[in-house]
Amino acid sequence: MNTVSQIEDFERFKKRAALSMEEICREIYRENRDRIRIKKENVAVKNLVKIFNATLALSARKGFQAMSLRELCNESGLSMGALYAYFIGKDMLLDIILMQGRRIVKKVLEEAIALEKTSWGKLTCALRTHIYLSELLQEWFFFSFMEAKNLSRDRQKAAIASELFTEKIFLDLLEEGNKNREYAVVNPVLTASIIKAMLQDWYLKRWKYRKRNVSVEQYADFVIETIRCIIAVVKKKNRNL
Amino acid sequence: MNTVSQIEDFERFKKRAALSMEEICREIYRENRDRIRIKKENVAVKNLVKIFNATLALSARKGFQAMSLRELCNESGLSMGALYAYFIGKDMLLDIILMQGRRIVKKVLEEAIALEKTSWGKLTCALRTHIYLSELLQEWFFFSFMEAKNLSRDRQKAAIASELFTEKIFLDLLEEGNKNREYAVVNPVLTASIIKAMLQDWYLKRWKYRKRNVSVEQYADFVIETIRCIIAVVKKKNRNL
DNA sequence: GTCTATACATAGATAGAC
DNA sequence: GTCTATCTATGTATAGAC
Repeated sequence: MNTVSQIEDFERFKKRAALSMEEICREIYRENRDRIRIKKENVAVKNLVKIFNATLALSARKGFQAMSLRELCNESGLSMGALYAYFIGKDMLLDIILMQGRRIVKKVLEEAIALEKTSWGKLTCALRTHIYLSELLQEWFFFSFMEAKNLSRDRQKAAIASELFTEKIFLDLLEEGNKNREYAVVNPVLTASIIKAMLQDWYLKRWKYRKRNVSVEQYADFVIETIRCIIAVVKKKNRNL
Repeated sequence: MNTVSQIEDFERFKKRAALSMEEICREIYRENRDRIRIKKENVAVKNLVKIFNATLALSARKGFQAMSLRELCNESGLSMGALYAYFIGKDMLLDIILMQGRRIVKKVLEEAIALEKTSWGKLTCALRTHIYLSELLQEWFFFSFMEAKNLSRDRQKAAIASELFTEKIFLDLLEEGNKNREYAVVNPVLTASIIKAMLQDWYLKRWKYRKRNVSVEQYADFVIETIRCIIAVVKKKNRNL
């Protein structure tokens, strides 16, 4: 199992990913041109950056629902009237943030895995990429998790689909590796579940790891090593799980 | 490592714990007698059950902040005026729910561990007890996690202290077992963190496990087996984590 | 103890001046 | 494109009848 190709530090990942807030907002603008009243792209992008940063910051503190649009005005520096030129309602703002995030996760993960040959290589790559990405977009990941339950039925379905999508990536890799005999996972479904749990802990408890000076590389290393233990060792133990 | 004493199924735990909503509300009433206007204990307890059930249900769907007191009236069957005889404001309602939950977790965990002799026994017991308890009080655990960020500074500190308290229990048990040479955990701090992450997954994603027919006993077994792999095996591998 | 009716503040959203 | 002023709905909270 050669994993050397995977070991990339966070800074390199950051440069390679090129996911600045401006890039993201430009993409959002182009995707939603019909619903946004502003016509000059550069003006729109500049203000969208302000709006999304302010929204993520306020929501992290008190939740999206509890954030009033007046607070959003103060934090973003725009007026009420201006805000409504960028979205037709609070719902649309929520919607855009969630959708764009999902698009990014899907794209980045799939591209990363495609470069790998072995199942173990793909698995470690997926783990590390997910953790680095959630570090880069920590506020969005946190937001996305916390607001998922407050959605309308349609959007809730989309959120659940997204949760299951990433989990499925890990499940598939576990089963693929089982077939290859690269490793032997006794219970791939539950293993994929706790993999997700470990990945989520990084962005849900960011404050904790910051306080303890745990770097993102350390956390990724630890998770990968933990998974290695589980998928390499369980096969020798009882099989009735 | 004899773990036989720990293997208790959920139904037995449930009976032993005797944590009916009524019991909990009675305790809440007694703790807050000075702040609750109702003087007849039985009347108060009966309505507190309605209020808390309604609050947990509505909050699970849309969040505590987004839940209006009018909705709470409908769901609980009480009127606005009546509600305000039980708490002096929405904040107090939030406060009571969080505090009472913490008290229960602390008490149940500590009592369970006290019965065990070995570190591994205590550890598996703590894991199983936590998972069973979070199954029994799933709505409260979910609520508590989701609302933690929406609190005033003081309450936020209390929430963080509570999060770290349970984590500390696991950390202490890991280090105790290291000293005893019952096992060897390379990185107890990070190990305790991901233990918490796995425990939280059970009540944060209850819908997922329900859909897949994973029982609470199965999940507890899986988590314990996973931890066994990590703490028994890591010691043979690289130590630079 | 519980209800209905109501006060008062703040929310989201829009109109129209600039 | 952006601002200020304002509309209407809804929120929390209270008063007073029963």
